[in-house]
Amino acid sequence: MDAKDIYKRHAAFCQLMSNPKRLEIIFLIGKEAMCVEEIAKKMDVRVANVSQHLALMREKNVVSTTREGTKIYYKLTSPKLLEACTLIREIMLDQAKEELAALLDADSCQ
Amino acid sequence: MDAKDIYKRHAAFCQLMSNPKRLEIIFLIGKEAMCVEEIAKKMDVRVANVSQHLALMREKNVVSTTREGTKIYYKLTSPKLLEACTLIREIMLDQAKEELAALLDADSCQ
DNA sequence: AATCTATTTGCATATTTTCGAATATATGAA
DNA sequence: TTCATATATTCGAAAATATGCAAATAGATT
Repeated sequence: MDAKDIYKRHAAFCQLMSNPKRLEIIFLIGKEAMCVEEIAKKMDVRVANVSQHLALMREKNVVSTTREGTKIYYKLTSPKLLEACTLIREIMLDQAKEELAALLDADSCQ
Repeated sequence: MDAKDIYKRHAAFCQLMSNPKRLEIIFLIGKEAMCVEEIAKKMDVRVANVSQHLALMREKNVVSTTREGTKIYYKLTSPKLLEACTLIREIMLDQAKEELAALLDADSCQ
């Protein structure tokens, strides 16, 4: 294994999380499995598009499926993935909050 | 703020982490500030290229700089960012370990 | 001015994202 | 069984983004 392989692997995983729609999907199916149409409806995005994003995540073992009749339910393969996404989301929320506070501060100095 | 803005922001941050060179930079300057040339040398990558990656991270407030003479030192703006990267890295290492174990297991069954 | 360090520009290439249309797969009705 | 329907995936093409290089430029120091 090349010394830089771990960075490549890490990057490949982050690449999956680097799309707003995929993130929305991750948080949607993080708690309970959901079928493609349901995901598409909640997100207001075309089924084909959701399916394409799910295919990418399936390839990389980030989501797994179970079939029930004509429907295919997707869920995250590991709770750790949700944990990681949640941690980053919190950093983002904190950051947004700080920015807002900075704005308000600047405002009060006028 | 659009309800999906948080996903966009989250995705933009992950996008920064979705490149092996940028990740290597993040871990290099996570502990102590380092100048561009030094980073380039450690990574065995052209200075111009490192500078380009740093510019992206500067724009998004992921790194900050201090000048010392002709040198410009870069460091992460927040320890939380390193924390997040470290968490994901650990997930990646665990995963790699599991894959290796699975391979060895399969081997012993022959 | 000459040098060291870093950034930017202009370009070529590669990758990602999305779409509409076509295709596949399972179910239930006739 | 065969057909129609519901659900999901794949294909081919267009547009948008990302990446990396060499060369040019900028800024600080001696």
